[in-house]
Amino acid sequence: MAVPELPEVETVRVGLERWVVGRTIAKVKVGHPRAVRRHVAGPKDFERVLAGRTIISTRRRGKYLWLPLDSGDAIVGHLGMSGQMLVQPVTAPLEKHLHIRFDFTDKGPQLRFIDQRTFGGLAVSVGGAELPQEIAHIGKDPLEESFVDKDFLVRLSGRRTAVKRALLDQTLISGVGNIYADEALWRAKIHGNRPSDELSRPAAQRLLAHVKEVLGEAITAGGTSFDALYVNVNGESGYFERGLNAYGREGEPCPRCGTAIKRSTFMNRSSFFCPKCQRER
DNA sequence: ACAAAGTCCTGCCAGC
DNA sequence: TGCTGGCAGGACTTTG
Repeated sequence: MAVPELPEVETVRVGLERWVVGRTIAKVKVGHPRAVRRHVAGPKDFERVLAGRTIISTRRRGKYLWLPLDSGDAIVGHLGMSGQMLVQPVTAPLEKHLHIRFDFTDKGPQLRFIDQRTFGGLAVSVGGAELPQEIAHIGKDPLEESFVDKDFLVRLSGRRTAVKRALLDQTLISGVGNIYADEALWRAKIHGNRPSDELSRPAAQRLLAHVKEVLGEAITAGGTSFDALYVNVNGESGYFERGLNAYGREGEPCPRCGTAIKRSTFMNRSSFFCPKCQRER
């Protein structure tokens, strides 16, 4: 599975909306303490405080999602690089990297948190049903109604850092990761190394529009692959096979101009770009 | 051994 | 002086 960014997390949220909202948690089992390391009171407290609680809805901001509870608290989670939320029959075999299991009072399918690389995790946010304070430092994501384009553009133009770094700064704009950052930059014909404060206003506006566009398309693609009722809540977006123009395509022709896509290491991760369409200066 | 790449943390610096 | 925010780099993690 690909690293989950906003579209994949949204797909997971939709799945959870379908499968766990309205259900009451009977029992929680934490198998790996690292999966609840953000829950400061510890694994046992995590298990105890959730027993008997009813999940009343699903929410998301950027790559974070949270499940408001009837208590006014919320289960807040991040999938990290490899986290999955699976809805599985009670009888299903235990997954290799299964770290948290939720049983419900209706004895229906379990909710399972699986995470190979353990960058993800869950926690209970006290009073966090509306907006967990644990994620209050995260900026709005560009698909939220309350996201204000102008605020983002003003803050972006005040940064001296590389524009790709700015896109990945979750306090500036949330939900964009390495893959969709590269895709949006390719679409906007902007090199990720360009200093944020040197982008013209029209260029910055174009970039933001492409960020929204690529995220929206990926959500649509994910939604279609998710229709079957039995499908697990696993964040497969279906977007990766078809839609990527730059990311992961080193040496392949740019779909726009035919020039070979280049790869460079930047911020300890790979960046893919067209050296002709996306000029550094 | 390297690459993958989320978030968080630390240390440094500038400005008020 | 102390607070804040920007900034860059490193830590953490597992698997093939």
